[in-house]
Amino acid sequence: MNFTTRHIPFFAPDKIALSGQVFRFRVIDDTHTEVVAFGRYLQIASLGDDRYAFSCQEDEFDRIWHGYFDLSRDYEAICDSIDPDDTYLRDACSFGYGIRILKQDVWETVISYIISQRRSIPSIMTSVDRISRMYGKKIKVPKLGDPFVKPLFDEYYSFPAVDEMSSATLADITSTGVGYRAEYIMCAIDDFRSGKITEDMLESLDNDRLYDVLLSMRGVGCKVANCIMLYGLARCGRFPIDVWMDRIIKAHYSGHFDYTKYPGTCGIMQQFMFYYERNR
DNA sequence: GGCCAGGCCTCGC
DNA sequence: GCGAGGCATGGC
Repeated sequence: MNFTTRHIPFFAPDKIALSGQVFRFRVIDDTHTEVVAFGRYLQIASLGDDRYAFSCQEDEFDRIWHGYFDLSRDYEAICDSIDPDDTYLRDACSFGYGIRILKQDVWETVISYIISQRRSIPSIMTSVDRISRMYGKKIKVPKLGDPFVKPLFDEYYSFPAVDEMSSATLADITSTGVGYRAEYIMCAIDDFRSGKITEDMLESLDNDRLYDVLLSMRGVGCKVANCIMLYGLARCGRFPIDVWMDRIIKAHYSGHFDYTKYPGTCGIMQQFMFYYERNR
């Protein structure tokens, strides 16, 4: 069996799985997590002392997963940059020690966050899995011996590419339990299939223009657009405000959090706050 | 069985 | 420009 080991400071896969930014990343047990992304299954085993084993070969790790886990970014330095007087954010950061912002597939992020509006995280995960099962390809799970464990499920499916979803009907999409958002998903498929919007275009646009393009999509408002930018396009200077963040800002910042203090990293701060409020 | 969910769209002002 | 109401389904 081939696997890859790395020493990675500031890396807590279990917290990432529970951070609400990703819907196909699950905790298996105290020292194992698994994720499906980019048409692959990856299991992570924690070996202690910041050492981790990944169920993939070295070149795949460097090519796919290094960027996905945002391993080139210095999160310690980001935590150190927090205003010393902001005790809530400092506490949130130490509580969320090891959470990184994943750079997820753009299309998957678009659809996932369109689904996410006004739904609980478990139910978002269910719909994303149903869509994958319906339109994605079956994934070959690598043979897993020590230090890995048995995967949670028997079968895994990739999240479908735009092409794979292009034959979808409104009734199909509705059958995945997404409710009234099915119409938004159909529009998104059309936007991408027609070439009106492409992943390359989104990657190349500056923040302001990217935001406008995303807002032009049906079913995408300011919160979802910011989530797509943060989690799908690594625009870590975006600051999505949902009902949880709204609560936090009211309770701890008297209704106003000045995220411009952290240009380029406030999205990461947001993730710490969100995770802290939901999990402490 | 009832309540709420990582909001957005439409309408009325 | 802004606030209120309505919204399909799933999970607890």
